[in-house]
Amino acid sequence: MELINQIAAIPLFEGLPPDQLKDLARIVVTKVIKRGQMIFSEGDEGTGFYVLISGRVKIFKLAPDGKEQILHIPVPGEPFGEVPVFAGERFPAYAEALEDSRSLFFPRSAFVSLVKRNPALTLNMMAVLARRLRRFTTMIENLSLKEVPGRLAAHFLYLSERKEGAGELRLDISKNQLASLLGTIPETLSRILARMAKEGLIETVGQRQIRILNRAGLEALAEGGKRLS
Amino acid sequence: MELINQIAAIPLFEGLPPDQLKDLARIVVTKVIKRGQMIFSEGDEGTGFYVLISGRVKIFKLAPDGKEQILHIPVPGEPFGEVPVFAGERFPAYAEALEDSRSLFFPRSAFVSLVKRNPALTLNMMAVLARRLRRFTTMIENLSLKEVPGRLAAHFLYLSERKEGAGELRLDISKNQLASLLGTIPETLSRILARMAKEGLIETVGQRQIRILNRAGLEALAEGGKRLS
DNA sequence: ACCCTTTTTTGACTTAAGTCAAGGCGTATT
DNA sequence: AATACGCCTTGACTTAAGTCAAAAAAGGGT
Repeated sequence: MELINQIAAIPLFEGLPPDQLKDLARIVVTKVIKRGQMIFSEGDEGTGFYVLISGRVKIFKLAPDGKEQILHIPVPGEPFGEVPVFAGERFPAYAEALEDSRSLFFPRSAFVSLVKRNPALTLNMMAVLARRLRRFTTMIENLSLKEVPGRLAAHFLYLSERKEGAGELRLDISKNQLASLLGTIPETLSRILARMAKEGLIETVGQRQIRILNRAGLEALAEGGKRLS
Repeated sequence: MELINQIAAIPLFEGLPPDQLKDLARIVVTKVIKRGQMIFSEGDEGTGFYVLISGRVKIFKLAPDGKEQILHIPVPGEPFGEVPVFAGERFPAYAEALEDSRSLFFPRSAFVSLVKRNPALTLNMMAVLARRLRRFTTMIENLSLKEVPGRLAAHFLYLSERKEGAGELRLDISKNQLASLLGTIPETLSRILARMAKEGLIETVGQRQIRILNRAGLEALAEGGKRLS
């Protein structure tokens, strides 16, 4: 069955025996979400967690004045909304689809009982949580100790590490969203991109592509060793 | 034995059968740390994790210019340095004692094999990680979406929730450290405390005690609904 | 191809908070 | 008791980045 293959392809469930995959398939719910649709809100009861299958979603905090801070943009195959499964209480943030998306929803209790029976699954889930913690420490560091140019440079370097595409990288979110991910606003982001280009650090190719021209320069910016003039 | 009692008193190990507590006692190492001493550095190989027994430590990021951002100040009984145990790689931050402290060190491999055999321990550890994630999302929100007065107000409210001490609360770190926890600098913190006092929101009692005079006012500040004039 | 919407850019201005520097306070130590 | 050290506060100044406003550019749907 198609569903089982989808589940088996999720890194979190790597190495699960076929019968437990079948158990999962029995409890899972496929959710189709349209661009702009809210998946859950901060404060909602967390009755389970999600795994993104396709599309793109953002996990974010919302200030009363409407400003957003994006916490996380899961890649396909990655879980999200898992905090309440283990810590109880409510979702700590909002989740909304940036594009038409599909995800699998795993109800809490069925999943927890599976965890109890399966050490490998347990360790995988702890690895997910621990990696997310590591990302968040970096995010806190960036927000507190780097200025916007440094954060942007660090983000480009981060993207280029995962793509390995020879200094050519695709932003797969709009600049509005990127600003919100970096803890700034579109106007500021726009100005800093222009400055980076003027200094020959990067080159923008169309609206969603960046070419890194001076990697060492970006690294110096990200480390705080240099600044844009 | 004294050590076993100490281990049994750690919330993370709640409900472990006596023989597994004995296993833990066999692998654990007690570490005594003097005020100012570094426990581990960012980038160090993480060969295990710690549980704070007494004293006080800070987990923090360090910028090249020497500025610090504190990520976390564990309370006694709480684990720290656990990310590399589950996510591999290195410690994502520094740990240093703020006061003379004692902690227990649990080597990674022995602990992991124990986890594999014990679902309750597993779920406890996942709860620890998930709660920390929740704290970090709040920290990111505060850094990005609140100004310093709002962060400080939120911090006071957070402390007063855990102490229940009728609006009287003790800062158990210096104002220098508090500034570093809130993502600002001592000068700014000092000015904002003065403004809060002038507006009758709080009253400072000695150097490390704060009395909340207007809780609703603090809440409005923390939510961003009001600002200091 | 055109209209309408959303995204992005640019300009002028404001402001929160950082820097630098000096002085006062407090408490711990000999 | 005096000294010394770290901690905290205050003042004057600078600056990074936010706000507000408007125009330009890009995309999507009919």
